[in-house]
Amino acid sequence: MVSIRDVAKRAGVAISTVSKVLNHYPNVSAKTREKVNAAIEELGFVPNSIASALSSKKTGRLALVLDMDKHAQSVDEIPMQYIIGAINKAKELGLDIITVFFTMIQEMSVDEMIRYFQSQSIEGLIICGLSKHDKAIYKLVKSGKFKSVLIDAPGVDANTSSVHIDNAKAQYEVAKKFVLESGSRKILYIAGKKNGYVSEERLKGIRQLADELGLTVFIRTGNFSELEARKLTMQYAKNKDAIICASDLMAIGAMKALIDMDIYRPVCGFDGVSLMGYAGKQMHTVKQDFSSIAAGAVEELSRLMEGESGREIIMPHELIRIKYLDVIS
Amino acid sequence: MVSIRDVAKRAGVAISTVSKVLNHYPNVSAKTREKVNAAIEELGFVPNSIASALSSKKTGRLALVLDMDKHAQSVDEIPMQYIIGAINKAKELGLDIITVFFTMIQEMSVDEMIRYFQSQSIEGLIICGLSKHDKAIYKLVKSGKFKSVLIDAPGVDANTSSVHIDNAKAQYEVAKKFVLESGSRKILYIAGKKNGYVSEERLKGIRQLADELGLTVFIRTGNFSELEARKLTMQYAKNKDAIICASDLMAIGAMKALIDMDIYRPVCGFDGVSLMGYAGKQMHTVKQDFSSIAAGAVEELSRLMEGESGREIIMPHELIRIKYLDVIS
DNA sequence: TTGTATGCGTTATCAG
DNA sequence: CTGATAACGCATACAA
Repeated sequence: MVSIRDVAKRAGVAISTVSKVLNHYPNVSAKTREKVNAAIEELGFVPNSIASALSSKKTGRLALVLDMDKHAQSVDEIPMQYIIGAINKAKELGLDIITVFFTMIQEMSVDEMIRYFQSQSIEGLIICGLSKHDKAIYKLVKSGKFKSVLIDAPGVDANTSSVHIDNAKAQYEVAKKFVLESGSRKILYIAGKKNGYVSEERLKGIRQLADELGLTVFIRTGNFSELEARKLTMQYAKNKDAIICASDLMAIGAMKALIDMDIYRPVCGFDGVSLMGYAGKQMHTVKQDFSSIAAGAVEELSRLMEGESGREIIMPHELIRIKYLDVIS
Repeated sequence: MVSIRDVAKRAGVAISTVSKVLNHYPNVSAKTREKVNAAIEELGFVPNSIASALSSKKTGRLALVLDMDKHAQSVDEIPMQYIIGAINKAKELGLDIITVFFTMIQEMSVDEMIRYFQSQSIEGLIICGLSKHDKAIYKLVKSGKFKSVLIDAPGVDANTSSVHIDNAKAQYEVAKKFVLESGSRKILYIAGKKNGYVSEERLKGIRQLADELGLTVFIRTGNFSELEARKLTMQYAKNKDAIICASDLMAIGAMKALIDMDIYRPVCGFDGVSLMGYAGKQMHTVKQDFSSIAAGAVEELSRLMEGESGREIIMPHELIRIKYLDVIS
């Protein structure tokens, strides 16, 4: 393997000079810079990131920590978009991403988690879908051992940022449009998880709308489960005008249930996943750009790693309707 | 950061001794081993994988290279399962995985790819869905610069293995069951890609069956695109008894088209993705365990990295039918 | 069985 | 602006 040393010899300069041009230091004359670059080219030199990391103590390695909800196996689209967005942005910024699933660290104590990430030489964490119940992971974040960005969870501090859409507003908006369009008054609202951050925000949105329009809203918790939403629909939909769900997956469960019950009620979802195109009816929903959200999280993390302090970032959302032919073309 | 040096001092032994117990060398007395482990415990020492990698020249880093087919955006399930299987197995074996998408390297020359992976200190590649057209990537593999495992592509040599199901046999089996059960004689077969390895294997299977049962099989290429399958179905399905597709996604496209055409024909798929549950009708298909396949690929790669030579590994498959209620529960 | 010493390929400090 | 040289934390050949 050709090293910086060989390049130095070839270019007739010192090792440290090569290092300087490699890292774009300003104090190198144009002439030596050229010589060095020529030598690099001729020798096909590739810098060794491992050695660089050891010496500089900057690994540039991030962990993308994903909660693969067992209830949502059909919507791999969301974690996949997170992965795509994060990886592409990381490449752009010269960072590395390793993907980690909650299941891999769930059984660990906080110390074990810290050790695990330290042994991986990880500098920063992007955590998707953290809930209040994941106490160990929260402690990990709060330990301050790593810079962190939380997607869809609160918790800003000196080295923690939070990235998410305005869930309350989005739920309010989509529900309002949906309700006015369908003229519904008695709503079945299937919420996400009890104590879940996004779930509670969305609940706020729906409550605000109910107050404003004087709607009757009957609330049940669906745990983001399609099956649960199906059951709740079968149980409660009959004497309601419409169903609003805190996720697309639950909306699909509700819609399929209605079809099986052979009654019609309009259904409203949340997330904008393409699976909605397969549900049989076109539905209103909120579109989140998960890929951009993850990209934003990576950028924010790199900001934190440069010493800036944590903050909250609100990403945009969009109101859409999804139909089959849009999804497949 | 506490280092091996601190541990050595604390335990009253030499650095090399600590290194030996860390790497489970046999020639360390039980007593010193204990002393060292105690010191490690007390100090909360975490080995620095970067330093270890630099010194040993073994990084234990693998790249999982995925082809995210634009035609198949609804089936993130397949790449996701690859990712999950690979990451979990890698963790088990103490290896790291970074995920790379074809789009990130597609524009590169072979040299650039080599440099890219070298700069990432990557020792081995797992490549999913390589086709004959990806010439640069094939050359990369053939360069022998990295140990590689190809999923769903041929190309075994000294440092390349291949992992896949028996596509010809699987297509033959599922089609046979499907045809006999439905009593079909005139089949529309929607194939995958021209020159695609798995596509051609599956084609072999269907041809063998056609010969054996004396079926009339009308073959068209669908490029694994749901939309394309939809079009082909609308164009050719009317005077056929049944439709067999080289992928579930195309099967769904065909089924939805039939529904819109308001005619019924049985449809057979391939892959066993849960999206099949949303297609409206229960279909026959081949179930591949993508997660196990990826896990097998990681294991095989670690074998290659230990100096063993490449080979072909055939993974099992299963014939199943998928219905909605199975998918959501 | 244990310890010593050298090197892995960089970065960074400091002197020139 | 350039060059020596000491870290970085660990592995390993070799000596004891």
